[in-house]
Amino acid sequence: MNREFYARDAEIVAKELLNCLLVRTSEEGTVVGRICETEAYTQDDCASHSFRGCTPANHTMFGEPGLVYVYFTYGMHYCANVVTGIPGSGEAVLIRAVEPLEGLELMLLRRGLSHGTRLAIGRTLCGGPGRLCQAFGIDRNHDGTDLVSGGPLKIYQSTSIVCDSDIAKSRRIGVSKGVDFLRRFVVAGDRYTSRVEK
DNA sequence: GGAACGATTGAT
DNA sequence: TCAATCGTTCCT
Repeated sequence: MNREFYARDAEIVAKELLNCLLVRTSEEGTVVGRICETEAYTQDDCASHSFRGCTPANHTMFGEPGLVYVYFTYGMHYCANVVTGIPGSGEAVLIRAVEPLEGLELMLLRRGLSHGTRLAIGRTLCGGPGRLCQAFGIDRNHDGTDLVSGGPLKIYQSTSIVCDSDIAKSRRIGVSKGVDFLRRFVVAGDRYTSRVEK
């Protein structure tokens, strides 16, 4: 995916990221997942980290489109975003869930789940932004890394683009402000989303 | 310097 | 439904 793909409105990118492949390489191995749930955040949105301007913690969000913005929350979880829009616009797409495709052993190991746990291959492995980051070994060291110019994280175009009628929109999860915006996008009926859409 | 608060998760 | 857990932000 080139930089022009990311240099568009967060809502557009959030929808087009559905069914794209998220790939994480490391010395431990490679893990791949199919993105099935995203959320859009813009600077004029009171629920967005960028709403109150650029700070040391969120400055990646104001950088080049195609950068990875990783934040730490609730004292124990990381969440990964893709920066979108023109540089400085302060918008991003939160990647909330993927279908685990490759490197399941490594994901289970990183998540602290036993190998035999068949149940873990459902939404509990990568369904949710914190779980996804843990399974993919993503932390604050990845904040500011570039998806476009090479690095441990990459996103590849899906073979099957999700048509608009197959995208379900809903309220975003876990936000206390901007609750009425329909800026959460999931592949309709997908089994691997963080929860069933309302 | 201190307090309040999370774009969450897992256990009860 | 609720505790865990700590960096960031904002107020004094």
